[in-house]
Amino acid sequence: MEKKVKARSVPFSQTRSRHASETAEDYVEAVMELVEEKGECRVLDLARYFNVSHVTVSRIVKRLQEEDLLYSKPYKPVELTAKGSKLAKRVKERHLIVLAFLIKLGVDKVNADIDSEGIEHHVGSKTLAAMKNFLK
Amino acid sequence: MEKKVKARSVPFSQTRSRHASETAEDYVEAVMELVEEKGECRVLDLARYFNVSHVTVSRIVKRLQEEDLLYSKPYKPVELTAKGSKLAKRVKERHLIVLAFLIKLGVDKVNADIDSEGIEHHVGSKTLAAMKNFLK
DNA sequence: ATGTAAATGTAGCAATGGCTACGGATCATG
DNA sequence: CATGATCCGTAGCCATTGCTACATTTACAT
Repeated sequence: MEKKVKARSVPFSQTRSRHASETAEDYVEAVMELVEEKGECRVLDLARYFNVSHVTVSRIVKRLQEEDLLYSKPYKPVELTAKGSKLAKRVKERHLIVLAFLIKLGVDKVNADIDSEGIEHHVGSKTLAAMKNFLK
Repeated sequence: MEKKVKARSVPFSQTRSRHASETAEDYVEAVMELVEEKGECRVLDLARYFNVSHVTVSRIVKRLQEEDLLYSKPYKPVELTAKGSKLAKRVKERHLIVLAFLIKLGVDKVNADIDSEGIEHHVGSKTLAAMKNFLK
């Protein structure tokens, strides 16, 4: 027999690093949103936003500081760095396009909200362009 | 000020358990595909398919056996249980719809392949219905 | 100014998914 | 039936993301 096994299209999609990037995207987007809404973003705001404990948030915030996406001093609000702000804007724009796309496709607002949050991380530039085009 | 922080739309989207479900979906789908292609599915087939080590595969296979999705005796091929087979069929159908949808949207085959694999896990029933409708 | 409540940090555990290294099982093939 | 190649399991490491319990800091009210 000896049929060769076809490898996946995304060989580098090692689950762990992929997930870490998604977390980074979610967090910078959330920080941007919370700063816009409340003027500042605290660890507990993020904890409530993601429905996780403050411990989980503070560990992730620490990691994202090492990646130069966030900035914060102990017991102080969390802020975006220039790099984080740039990423957040890209992520938010993509998120809004996916959301608008799903709604135009006929998905109700509630489900479009839910699904767009999961889908956004997997929309490449070509797919995003196709969605933008559909919106016109 | 005391503005309340709006929780996410999917409060239960605890990242870890969500990822575990995605892994289950990916694995049952892969097993079904490999059995169709080669007649049987070995641990190493899955390792090549996902580009991970056989160790990672065998640990995940063990977990999915405990969840009654897969079945296998040591050093023997991996098979789908009835439950796993049912899930695999659902997942594959959804995957094919998402793929066809992206292609009809104007995304090239290569990118549609890549993105559909990431997107499929986040397509709820309402979004899937909207995609099916678009395909008609 | 002091004390208490709320916010944040730290310690330490579990589950999941990566890995390498090593050893045991299985299977062709001579 | 022996033996080497291939397949698979186990041990044990790390990173990420959950958690509870406890310690510390900050901020506010009296």
